[in-house]
Amino acid sequence: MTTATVAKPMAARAPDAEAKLGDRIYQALRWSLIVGELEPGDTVSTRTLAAEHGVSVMPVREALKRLEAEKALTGAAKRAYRVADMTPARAVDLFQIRSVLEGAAAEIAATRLPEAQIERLRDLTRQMDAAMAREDARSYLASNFTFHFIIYSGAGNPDLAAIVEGLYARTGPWLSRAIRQFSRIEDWENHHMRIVDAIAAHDATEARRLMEADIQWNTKLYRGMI
Amino acid sequence: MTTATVAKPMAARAPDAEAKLGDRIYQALRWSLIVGELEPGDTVSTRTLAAEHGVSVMPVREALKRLEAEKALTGAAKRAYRVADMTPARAVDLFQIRSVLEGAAAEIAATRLPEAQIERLRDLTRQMDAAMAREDARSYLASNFTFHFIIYSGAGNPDLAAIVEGLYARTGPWLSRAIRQFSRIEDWENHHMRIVDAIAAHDATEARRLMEADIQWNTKLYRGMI
DNA sequence: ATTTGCAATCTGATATCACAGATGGATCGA
DNA sequence: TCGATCCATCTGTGATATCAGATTGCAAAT
Repeated sequence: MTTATVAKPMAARAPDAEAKLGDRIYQALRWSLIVGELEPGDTVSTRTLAAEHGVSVMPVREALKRLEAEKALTGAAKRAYRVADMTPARAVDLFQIRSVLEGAAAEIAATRLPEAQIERLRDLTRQMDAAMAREDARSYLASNFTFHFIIYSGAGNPDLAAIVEGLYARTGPWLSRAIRQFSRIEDWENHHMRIVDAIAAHDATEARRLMEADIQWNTKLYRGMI
Repeated sequence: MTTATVAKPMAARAPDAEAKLGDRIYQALRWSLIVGELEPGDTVSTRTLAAEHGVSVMPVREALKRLEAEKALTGAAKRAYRVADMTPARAVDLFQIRSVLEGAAAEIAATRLPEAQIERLRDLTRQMDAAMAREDARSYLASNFTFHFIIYSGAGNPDLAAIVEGLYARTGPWLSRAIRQFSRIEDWENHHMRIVDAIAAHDATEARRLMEADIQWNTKLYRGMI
């Protein structure tokens, strides 16, 4: 439960240098959430972040307000923002939404994802296996995020992609904690290769089914750590 | 293409007087968008709104920034915010998302919506018929919104509800214009009563199918007005 | 040693100000 | 009469100041 010294922009997703200050800070913070550099309950202070980024509190305030609106952070009056925690019920709700949305996206992506992207999916699956073996949560989450990103972006619906991405900022911190607490590696399953196979075979129905199952499986992980 | 003099809070959805200033203004603005009081292209100025609400520009900025993040408004540097317009492709994307999300919600709601709520749905269906006959777009949209609100809220997934509600703020302005330009009333269809019947019969599968069809029908409306 | 209380510090919320760029209308020229 | 140009005005962006409440750590008292 530390006060966050938030991430320099990651190479993997460097914030657009052209963007306005508020957007840059928003992107940097969100990425920290997605890959689990911040844990539920961590405090995030406007002034501290402003000093770290060398700007005034205004752009930081914008970024925090936006993340609060997305429920990735919780802000009480005159108290520091905190990384949102989740109740079991809330987690189930989120995974249900992701299941529906990413399931639909996978169904479409299966009919149109370019071969090069499919090959990237295979790579990422292997990287996830490796990260899992090392118990490297951050690396696993980053690869997992990119894997899903390729698929829900491949559906060609940018609005859907934006919504799903917002959900990852909420589940990231919790998944990070969950993975760290989860020592029984044998309970982990990697459904991802089967998803790739279905997409490569252009089997839209099966791709949807497997994607829904993969996301719902997170719910089981959640129950395991309560 | 007028500069907006934005709505006083509506009785139907009075912003919470307890809430912080920024949230109050956000809620008021979003309701204006949902019911189509603002049309695509209308400009929304920070200082003008601040004066109308009797506050400084700060809370208004928050509200506008948030609506921009939700893509209900578009903001270019040093130019007034505008109510976002939609390309046909974008409209199809949005209706696809709503279709998936509200379809899933209807499936759940059909198994658990209380009798009192079902009766309210019947009322609202009749009100929509009446509004349509009067060609009263704003009233129609308000009733339509409330109808869908009851169902997607009835699924008991508040996060899903919040996402869907954000989408209404984007389709509202465009639907308002579409309805006004749409004189051939005979092209309008009211699928809503059939949805109510399916829910009342606890036929989850059929409720989902009808809900998806109802939302997809909006796409047809869109094509009609291009 | 433990608890209570107080004060310095940190928090977000709002208002106000400064700035640079975009806009739009009026005026001047042909 | 039409068109170009320039200046007053409006725009969001960002920085700073102030305030009231929350937090926290230290000190004093039992």
